[in-house]
Amino acid sequence: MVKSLSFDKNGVKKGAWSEEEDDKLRAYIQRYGHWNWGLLPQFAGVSRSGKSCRLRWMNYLRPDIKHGNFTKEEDDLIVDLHNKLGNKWSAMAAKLPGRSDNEIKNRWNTHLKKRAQEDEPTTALENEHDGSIEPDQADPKENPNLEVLQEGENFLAGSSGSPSCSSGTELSSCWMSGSDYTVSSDVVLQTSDYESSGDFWSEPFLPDITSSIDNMLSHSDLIEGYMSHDQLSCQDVTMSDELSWSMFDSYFQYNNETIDWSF
DNA sequence: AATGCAGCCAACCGCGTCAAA
DNA sequence: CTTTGACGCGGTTGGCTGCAT
Repeated sequence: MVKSLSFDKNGVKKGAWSEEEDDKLRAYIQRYGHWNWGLLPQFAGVSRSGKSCRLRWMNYLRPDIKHGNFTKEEDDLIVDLHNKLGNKWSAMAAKLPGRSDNEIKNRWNTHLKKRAQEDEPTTALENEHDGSIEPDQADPKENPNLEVLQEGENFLAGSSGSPSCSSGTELSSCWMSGSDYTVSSDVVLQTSDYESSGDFWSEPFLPDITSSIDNMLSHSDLIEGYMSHDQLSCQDVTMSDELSWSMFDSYFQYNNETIDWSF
């Protein structure tokens, strides 16, 4: 059911997630939020790419995620939404609280596609694009489905005001904004330790960065990088409480320094 | 009991989008 | 305007599971 464990050339673990990894990731995100998926694996202490962490969280570890069988109502809704939206899995997930886009996609491909084809054999013929809606058809009067599509898109775009987010995509932003874990994009890692060797999603992992005081030095490199390159000022850091400050606290405690915040 | 096969689903991959520099 | 980084999305794959033979 899950891919066997392997490592890529950068030492990034791939394949099935262990319970320990799940625990680490869950604990970290529940405590600090996911302020940067690219860096999160290092701080959470898991040997995974940021992309893999994000996927694992969105599809499996989120506290609001539902596991188990789909109800008939959910199935019906998926079929209905697919008729209206096409393969817009994330938009469909927005309408199905507790279900990830991946789950819905799998559900459709393994169960509902066949059922839908049997129920409505003419639908596929009527719509060359498998139910999806081309932007060129963007006239609600001409295409009633578009209203639903737009509704879904509006839902996604305008949901930030609502605390109840259902899709993986939305939850991501909710965790960012709702938890106030926002980091200025000015925050750029400057130390060579953190230089990218390519696509950040598959960047090499720095092992056990949070597990020992030695590793706190790596944090300190990071912090010094922040502070010494005019990449970051206190004002720029809007991530709240524990995330940044515990990191900073630890750093300064370790170095027995006092902080001059008057810069 | 052993083997083959299809179904299922977690995870991977590549590309697109968006914002910031 | 271009480049770069961060992230999200949808398609695809790998391999486990359960059922049939």
